[in-house]
Parts: sequence; C-alpha cells; structure tokens
Amino acid sequence: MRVSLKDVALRAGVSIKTVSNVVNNYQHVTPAMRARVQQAIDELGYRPNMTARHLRKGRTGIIALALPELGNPYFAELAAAVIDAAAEHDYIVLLDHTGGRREQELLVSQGFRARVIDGLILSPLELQTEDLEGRTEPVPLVLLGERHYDLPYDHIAIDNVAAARAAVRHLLDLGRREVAFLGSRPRRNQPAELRVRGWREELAAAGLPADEGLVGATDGWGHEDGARAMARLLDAGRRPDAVFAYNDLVAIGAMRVLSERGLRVPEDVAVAGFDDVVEGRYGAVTLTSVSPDKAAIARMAVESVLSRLGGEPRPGGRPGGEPGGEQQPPRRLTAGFSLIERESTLGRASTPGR
Amino acid sequence: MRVSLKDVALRAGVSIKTVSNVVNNYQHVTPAMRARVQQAIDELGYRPNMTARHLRKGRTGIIALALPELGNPYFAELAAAVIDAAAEHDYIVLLDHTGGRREQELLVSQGFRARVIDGLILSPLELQTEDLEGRTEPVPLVLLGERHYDLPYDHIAIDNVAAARAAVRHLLDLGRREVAFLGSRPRRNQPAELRVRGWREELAAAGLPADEGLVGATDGWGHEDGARAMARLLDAGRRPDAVFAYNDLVAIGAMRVLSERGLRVPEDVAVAGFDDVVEGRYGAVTLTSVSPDKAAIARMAVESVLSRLGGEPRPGGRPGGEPGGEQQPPRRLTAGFSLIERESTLGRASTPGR
DNA sequence: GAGCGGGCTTGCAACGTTATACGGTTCCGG
DNA sequence: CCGGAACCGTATAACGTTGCAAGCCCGCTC
Repeated sequence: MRVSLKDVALRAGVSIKTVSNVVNNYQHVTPAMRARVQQAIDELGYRPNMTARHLRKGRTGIIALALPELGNPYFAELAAAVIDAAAEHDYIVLLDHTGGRREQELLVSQGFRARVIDGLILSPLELQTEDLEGRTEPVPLVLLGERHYDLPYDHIAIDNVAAARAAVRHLLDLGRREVAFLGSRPRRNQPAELRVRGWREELAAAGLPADEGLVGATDGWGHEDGARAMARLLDAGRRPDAVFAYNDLVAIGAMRVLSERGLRVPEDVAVAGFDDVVEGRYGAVTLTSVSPDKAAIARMAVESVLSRLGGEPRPGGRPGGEPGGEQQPPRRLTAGFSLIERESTLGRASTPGR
Repeated sequence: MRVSLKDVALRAGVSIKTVSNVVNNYQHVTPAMRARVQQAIDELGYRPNMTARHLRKGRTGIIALALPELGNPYFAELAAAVIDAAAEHDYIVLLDHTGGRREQELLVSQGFRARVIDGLILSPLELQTEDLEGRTEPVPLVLLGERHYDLPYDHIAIDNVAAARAAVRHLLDLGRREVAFLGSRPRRNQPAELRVRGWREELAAAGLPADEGLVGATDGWGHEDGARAMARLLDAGRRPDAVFAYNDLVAIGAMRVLSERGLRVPEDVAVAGFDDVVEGRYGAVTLTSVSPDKAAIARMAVESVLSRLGGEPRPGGRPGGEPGGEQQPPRRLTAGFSLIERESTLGRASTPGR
C-alpha cells in the first residue's frame, strides 16, 4: 500500500498515465519506453492498488456465494465448483453461509453482509417470495436450488421432480413396493416439495398409493435428522422396503439407524439419496444417489450472474452500456443429473465403480 | 452504484461531509439535521460505495482464506468456523482453494489470486520455506496446519505429535500391538511428518518397534488414497490389528477395504482417524478420531491476522499507527484437541454418544 | 451587551487509479 | 520538401469517500 503510480512515474521520468499504460499492457507503447517503465516498477516493487482500480472501473472482480451450510458436503463441493468456474472469468469468490435461516438469507440478499461485490449467487432454503420482491440492491442476483420464485431473477437447478422420479423408479424396478420418503419439512414452507412431488408422481405412475404415513418429516437435513426420521418411522411400526431420502446425509443417517436395528441394506431396505456426495461413495454400503451436475450448475450460475452486469462497466460510462446484460428476461436454467446406482440398492455383489 | 453522497447532499441542501457524518453516525449532528439527511437518503435509496470507502480508509474488511480443498469436510468445516469468527469482527471471507499444489499455494501467498484483501490465512501442504522467504506482499499472513516454517509468520495448529500419540496410545491400551500408519507421503516433503513421528514415539514409549513395513504411503489424503494404501498393505501380506490414519477420510477409505476383505472393525482391526469430521460419526461403524478444536483454530487465525494490520489504518495516517500490530514477533499458537472414542475402536456395544 | 466557548457544519484535499482529449512525433507519399 | 495521417505520450479530470481544519452560530457568562 505504499508505492503508487505516481512514484513510479517520478522515477521513470514519465507521466502517470504512461505507467498505467505499461501496467495495463496498452498496445501503443514503444518497447524502449516499456522497458524503462518496467525497470522503475521493479526497482520500487510497485503493486497496483486494486481498490483504487475498482473504484475507478466500477467493478470489483468479486462475486459472493451464499450457501446454507458448508458442513453439508454437497454445498462444499458446489462451492469448490463455483470458485473454479469464477476463476475462469478472473473472478474471486466471497463465501457466506446462512444456516438456511430466512433472516440471514434476507440479509444476504440485501447485501448487508457483503457490500463490495459485483454479483450474488444465493442458494435459499427458507426465503420467501415477498422477501425478494422489495429488493433494491443493484447487484445482480442469481438463485440456486430447488425452490422456485416467480421473480425476475435467474434461477438454476436440476429438474428435481424428474430426478426424484428416476430414483423412485429405480427402487420400484427392484421390486420394492413400500417406498418411504425421508426429509419433508411439513411445518415450514416445504423446500422439499419438488422431491416429494416426484416421489408421489412416480408412485402414482406405477399405480401405487402414496402412503403419507411413509413420509418422514425432518427439521433439518443432516445425518442426525435422517436418523431421527428413520427411527420415528420404525418406532411407528412401519417397515418400508425402500427409502428415498431428500439428500445423501439424510440417507446415510437413515442407513445408520437401519443397521442399528438389524435391518440390512439393501436386502431388507433399499436406500437412495440425493446429491451424490463423496461421503456416500465410501461407506460400508455405498449409496445410490441422484447426481446433479455440480460443475454445470456452478458454470451456469457464474456465467449467469456475470452476464447481468454488462450494464455499467464504469461509473461514467454511456448509459446504454453493452448490448448484453441486465435487461434480459429472467431465465430458468436447468442442469443435468444422473442416477448413480450403488450398493444401497444393488447390493455389494454387483458393485460398480465409484 | 448510481446515487452518491453528492446527490444526497444536493437534495438535502447540505454539504457532502454532513451527509457522510450522518451515514457514519458522527456524534455532533443535530437530530433535526440527521432526520433531514436521512429522509433524502431514503428517498434516493442511497447506499454507500464501499469501494470508495475502502480506498479512502486503506482497509477492505475482507480476509482471504486459502485451503487445500473443500471436498475434505475438515476444511469445509474449518471454513465455516473461520467465516463465523471473521463475522465477529465485521470481516468477510474470500475463499480460495489450492488443491494442495505448491504452485498454487505460492500464487496465493503472493496475492496473485486475490489482491483486495486486508489479510491472508493460508493452510499450506506443499509450500516450502524458501517459497515464503521471498514474500514481498504487504498484507499479513497467518499459516495454518501441521507444517512448521521457521519464518516470521504466525502459525496456528494443534500439537500434532501429542495428538497422534494420544490416538496410538488409545489403540495400544486396547491391547493392539501391530499398529499401522496410513497416509505418509514419502516422495514429497512429508507433511504428515508430525503424525508419523507421534506414531513412532508412542510405539517406542510402549517398547514396541516402529515397523516401517506398516507405514502405508499415499499420494493424497482422500478416501481413495486410504483405500489403496490399506489394500496395498493387505496385499503385501501384512495384517495389522490396528490402523492409525493421517485423517478421517483415509481411515474411512481403509475401513471400506477392510470390510470388503471380510475383516471386522474393530474386532479384527481397530481404526482411528484424525480431524473428527461429521462423516465419521454416521458410518456403519462410527470412527474414533482426534478432534481438533476447529472453532479455536478459526478464532485464533482471525484474531491473529487482524492483530497484524494495526499499522496503517488509513493511507495518510500517522506512520506509527496504533501500538499493537505488525511489529510483534511471530507467534506459535496452539489450539486444543481431544480424542473422541467411537465404535471403530470400542465396538458397537459400548457406543457412546455422537 | 459584548466576549467567549463549544457544538455543529462545511470546504478542501487527498486516496490511487483510469478515460478523455489533446499535443507532439514520426513516417510516408506526392 | 511539405501535408497529413497514424502513432505515442501527457495533462487533467474524474470515481465516491473521509480527515483535517477552519468557520459559523448560538447561548451563556460577566
């Protein structure tokens, strides 16, 4: 924070702008001049002050990513993918977590946590439509995940209903008939709605009743929640022959309880999860899971948010700005998924690769 | 990025500085004036431009955290702890990952990835002492993790040797005599050194030979690496009755292989890991593990790095700055740990809580 | 009623950078 | 040898904010 363009200019005996031109690799600088300036730069150990550059350019090169929690490996893995996708565009990621709490999500959406960013990628759990309607924050916002909002913001997700149906279909194809769903959230505003719906639809398509007694509610979506929901179901005297869980953590928690109760996976109960986290690939029983294309989600999210800031590259820029950008209608981008079948439904004998 | 102090001042009919005073809650502003300015602020929807503020103040309110990889839940959980610790001081965290590659770690340490930060917390794996010796970057750096560098930077870690000894001691107390170590890294520069040393020392203390044939080398420290190392050991005809792994992922990978080979944990082979990641608490066999105090590590790291930037709060500030700060000698801060004993050493019968 | 002190408000000058507009070279063909 | 067009470098003015120091005004005191 000490040596500035001015110092370099003084030393090299040129104007500030010339030094700036050299630093920015401006085309029309004679090699001789470039060398002379570069020498002054090296001698003084000049480093550009990014803060000043950002003030001048009106961009910071930072996007924020706000996730419910990093403890869930799905989000940790997604964060890694976003960091990489952002790096592709020379962007850096500011990370925040909301705990999935509406209050905190609201704060983040309004930029009260991070106010130095060009754009925001938010993965909400409890945020309500009305929370976002009053949003005045000028930085572009892109939403991630299962929840749909009828608002002018880009949204990126996989087809949750189709993915859930594929998982349930797989369980039914194995001959299972009592398929439980673990991880709904009845009292709240149903973030798990789409996956429950997929479960319901696929059962209906198979001519089976969607037994609401087989829906296990949870408070959160961690191991503990899955374990509790599974225990509750069993304690209620239910004995499903298959479980489709809201996510992998819930599934793993459930498997733990099944094993404690002496039930074998998959012989007695087949289990399928959602997210395809690494953790599911190395348990005693590897976990069948819906695998969202995280890299695609990350890429879409970053490109989406960056495409929205074409408007005002610099403070004094022309009002119109580049053609692309912030005036496009909101988009619903759908990333792909696949169902990875592992031991928790197939059994160990026919174990495929990891 | 549109309405500035100037606009608000114009509207309220006061000077720019007065608006600034209101925004910053300066003491000597009459309530009437404050109300008038506030109204103009609300009417125009003014939001302070943080970039300009930072340029002026010489601080950004951002610290960077660079970790090997987020896919490892230990680092993900640590990141969450750092975000919270930073929030306590009104700081925001810029997250980066290095893949544990020296090249990338060097880049980060020199500030080439993120250049808008007040401080940097780096958890290196392969970085060499000489890489850091030539560091000219002016922002304070704090190092995390097992590796020790004889350099003027704060370092935060748990006592790895003692922790490893505690784990091995536990295995020996159970009557095990052939304790393998999984996760050394022979060809590289031995980041696992301290934990291997702990293993060696504790065996020596028990009067047992440290059988180098029971040290399983790995390339990385993921599940896959643990699985491979375990398989290699077994394929070589070794049959240890206990395994101490460099970290939980290696331990879990090893347990998977043990189970595939028909060996029971802990009856045939007791397993202990390191990091106490959530994942280890919900497998079919819960994992005994050294549990570093992540919250303490995060808190120490944040406070450490922030304490170093007392020097130049603002560009035009007095040269001395506040008394505290950047001239203190480097510190070695040690966080606590505990050994959490679970089924992978105790067996299921006596399962304690999670 | 004048002097004075203290609380409120303001103008100015940075912070370090880039954009704009312009002045000075150089180099070519006519 | 000159006119003009590239071409290269410069001076100046922002970007939005805060710190400093000075100025104003009001009420209190003697």
